[in-house]
Amino acid sequence: MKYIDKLRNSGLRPTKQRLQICEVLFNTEKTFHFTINELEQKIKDKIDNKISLATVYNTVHAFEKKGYLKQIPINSNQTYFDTNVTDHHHFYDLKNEKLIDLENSDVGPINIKRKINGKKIKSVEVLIKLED
Amino acid sequence: MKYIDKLRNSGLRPTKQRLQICEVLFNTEKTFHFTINELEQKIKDKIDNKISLATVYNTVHAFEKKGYLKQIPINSNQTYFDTNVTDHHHFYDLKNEKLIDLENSDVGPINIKRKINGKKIKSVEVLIKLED
DNA sequence: CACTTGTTTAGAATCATTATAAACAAGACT
DNA sequence: AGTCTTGTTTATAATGATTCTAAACAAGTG
Repeated sequence: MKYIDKLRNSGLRPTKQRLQICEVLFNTEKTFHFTINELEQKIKDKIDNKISLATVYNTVHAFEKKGYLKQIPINSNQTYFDTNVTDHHHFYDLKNEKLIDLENSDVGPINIKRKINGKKIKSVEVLIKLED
Repeated sequence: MKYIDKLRNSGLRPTKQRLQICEVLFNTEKTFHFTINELEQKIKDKIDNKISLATVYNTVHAFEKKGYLKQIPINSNQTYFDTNVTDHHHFYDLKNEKLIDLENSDVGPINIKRKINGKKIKSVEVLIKLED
């Protein structure tokens, strides 16, 4: 099926646990943000067997490495991930501590004029803080 | 003197520890980034008495609240702070886990096209991740 | 000096994350 | 099928940054 190939194509064995986590993460219309703990809760709600916390961490990191997830650079005590791996930006509502996705078209092109020797730009992300 | 007033004006008692931390943080020409552990090391190098780690945490958080420091939103196991509290952008070298300040002129104007009802933009900051 | 309140301190507690190492499962091969 | 190798899962322990605690201490006020 779709996730089996996805995993195999990136050198990850399609185990039962990984496929179930794929269902939770990717079998939705909308992308979303989550912490590991939120994901664990979602998994518990959706499936009846248990997936060890270590496996959730392993899988999320494996998926991040393969580009199926990405970390959101926010200062929080927990790490935030995003199932939207396209280049996109965020509003961060300081009052509610909530992240809001921006469409790429919501921000004009960003022109980086400075270069660092021997380094390539991997990503450009804008964080727009909002107040009342 | 200068720091005594600064502290008093924001409702913080000018204690010996806070004044010493002020010296380390603000008595320099250039602004800089640091983690709590790096700051602790710097304090150890500069002064002979010991400042408890808890005090360093307390002070940094108090200063952040008062706007003398700000947190830099990057994902790292340690929290990064910046003595440059003006709006500005960063390179983040993923390999060395080092932050590099950008001048405002290094990044072209950023056009935010979307609005959120009842919210104002407080800051717009770009994080550019670098790889080899 | 006495009093109040804010601050410092060492150490303990917390909590997210990572490491360990044994049990287990997938894929390949015969 | 069975065997082998390698990758994965798991519970648990370890790590490490940060926060909490509560007692000692210092600043400011009168």
